[in-house]
Amino acid sequence: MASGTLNKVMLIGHTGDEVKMHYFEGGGCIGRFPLATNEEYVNRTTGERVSNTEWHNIVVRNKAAEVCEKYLNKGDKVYIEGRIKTRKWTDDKGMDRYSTEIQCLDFTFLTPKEQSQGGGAQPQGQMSGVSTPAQQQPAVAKPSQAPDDNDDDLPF
Amino acid sequence: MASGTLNKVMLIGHTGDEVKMHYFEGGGCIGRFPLATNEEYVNRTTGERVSNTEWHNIVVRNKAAEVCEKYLNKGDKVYIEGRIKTRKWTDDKGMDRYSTEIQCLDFTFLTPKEQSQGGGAQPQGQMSGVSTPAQQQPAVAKPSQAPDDNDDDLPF
Amino acid sequence: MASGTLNKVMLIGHTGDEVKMHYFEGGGCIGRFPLATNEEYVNRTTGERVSNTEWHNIVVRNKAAEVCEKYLNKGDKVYIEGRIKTRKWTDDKGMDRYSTEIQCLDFTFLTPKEQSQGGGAQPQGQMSGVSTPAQQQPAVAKPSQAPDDNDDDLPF
Amino acid sequence: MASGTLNKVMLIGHTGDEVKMHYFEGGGCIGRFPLATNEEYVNRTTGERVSNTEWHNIVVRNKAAEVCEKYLNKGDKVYIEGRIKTRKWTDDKGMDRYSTEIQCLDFTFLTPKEQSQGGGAQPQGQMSGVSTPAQQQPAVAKPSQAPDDNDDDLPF
DNA sequence: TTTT
DNA sequence: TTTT
Repeated sequence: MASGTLNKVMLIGHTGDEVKMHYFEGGGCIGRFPLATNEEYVNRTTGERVSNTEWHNIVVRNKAAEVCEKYLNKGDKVYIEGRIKTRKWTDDKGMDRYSTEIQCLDFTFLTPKEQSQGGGAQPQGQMSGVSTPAQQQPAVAKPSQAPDDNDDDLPF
Repeated sequence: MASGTLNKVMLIGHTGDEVKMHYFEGGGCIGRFPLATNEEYVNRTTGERVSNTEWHNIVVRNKAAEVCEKYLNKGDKVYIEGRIKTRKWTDDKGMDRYSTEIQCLDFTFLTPKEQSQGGGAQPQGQMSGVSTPAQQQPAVAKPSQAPDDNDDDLPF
Repeated sequence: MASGTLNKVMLIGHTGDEVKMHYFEGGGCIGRFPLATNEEYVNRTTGERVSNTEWHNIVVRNKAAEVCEKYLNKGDKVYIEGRIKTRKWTDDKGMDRYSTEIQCLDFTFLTPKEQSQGGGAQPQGQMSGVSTPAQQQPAVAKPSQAPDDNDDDLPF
Repeated sequence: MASGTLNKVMLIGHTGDEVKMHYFEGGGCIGRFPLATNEEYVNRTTGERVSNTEWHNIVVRNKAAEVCEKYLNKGDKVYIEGRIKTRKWTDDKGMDRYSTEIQCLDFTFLTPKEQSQGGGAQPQGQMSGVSTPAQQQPAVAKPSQAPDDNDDDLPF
């Protein structure tokens, strides 16, 4: 009866602000930031060029949130994969209100770090060495999904 | 400067109601219907099974809307591809309100038509023949994206 | 320098055979099965209906492989998410050969279990109870990605 | 009976060569180019960093092919959406051979044009004006899917 | 090789 | 064959 469903979002856009962190008592945390996607098209009747910006509320958790806070700067281009979640809340008049956000489950930075307009948080001009932040910058999140060793030498 | 962005949603879920149509003066139309996706997981601390339903507002246009209205029945499983769009409106108190919907650009019916719980609109037990609705049921929308003839015999 | 890339495949199709398992000495395993996707279109010049089947070689690992072997039957419809991998091998004439497969990282069964044409492996008519295989049948793989408890009550 | 299937590929990678065009007698054309995606992970047993490159054969048609040829330069980053197609051919020994390619149905350039290492074909330092190639550079292909006018003012 |  |  309850065979599967899918709730997947894939975005490429530019961040509109820094990642805002919230820390929980239990040790967890979430980060939030806005992401802009753009569409451009020509109005068929008037012939004029129209440009639309869509803003998405991105929510990312725990370790991934910390990576985003550390390396994502305002204006950076990023690929976000996640799911849609609409949360219901009550405003100060007691009215039901809804807010839709994208729960980020995977991401990839698309702005080369030397171009990222990082402030203090951004690693820039750091010393060399295996473990410098520059080399630690994750191109792809969710490393736990990385293949294991016997990836390439399967005899089948 | 304005290199590309992406705004893509892919859903597999069950429709929660019939498709509601709206017709415009110019000849266009849109259809709307709710789509449910489910997630189930075990709460790590309490160990209890949690089941969550997410409702998505699907909007589909013109020809595709008419196909959905004709063949999609309440409860059917369907694959929806589209983009996220949040529309702003003003409520009767003059407050800004936001409503997020999925603009459907492609879809695929996943419920075999003999299982679809169609009412009058659903083709069921109809006579045979090349052009019966049952055989017309489109498995995939957006036929304009179908490959053209020289698809398979490329000498390269 | 090494900013991110993406290699993602999403398929909905029917399995063409049972899952074939291979077990490794270290305790790991992989399962393999063919998956068919279809496209239909009308040849614009001749007007005839063309139907094409594409076969994909699905490879799934470890725990997920065992779940597929247990619950996926020939002919079942399934959603597969993964990445493309082309493996190079040498045939008995010493020629380089290439074989492309889909490494499955997530999946969702789309055939309701009561319709699955399972043989001995398929749970059918089993006794009731919280832990019967029927209820254990996973609608969605990769449970580790499930949200944790504080999912819905974020005060932000 | 023939309810739907899905065959979708989404890639972000770097082009490994220029777009090679082939023109047909009927007026159509296709372009081909290799696209590299990378995965990096740490081998759990040895602890060493492993870097893998996957090469994809991209095939794009007609108008979209011409746009790619004109604006895509070797090394550019691009988002590609399409479907998997494995073509069968016979080698000079009469053996069956298979070649898998990605039929591109949509794309988005991710390298800002001022950074693209274009040769003669790349518009660089051109004069201003509404119709200069720089402004014509399409960030997103498949403009036919663009929304029409009554996109934002739906009274529903 | 094969699914619907 | 090749990209970063």
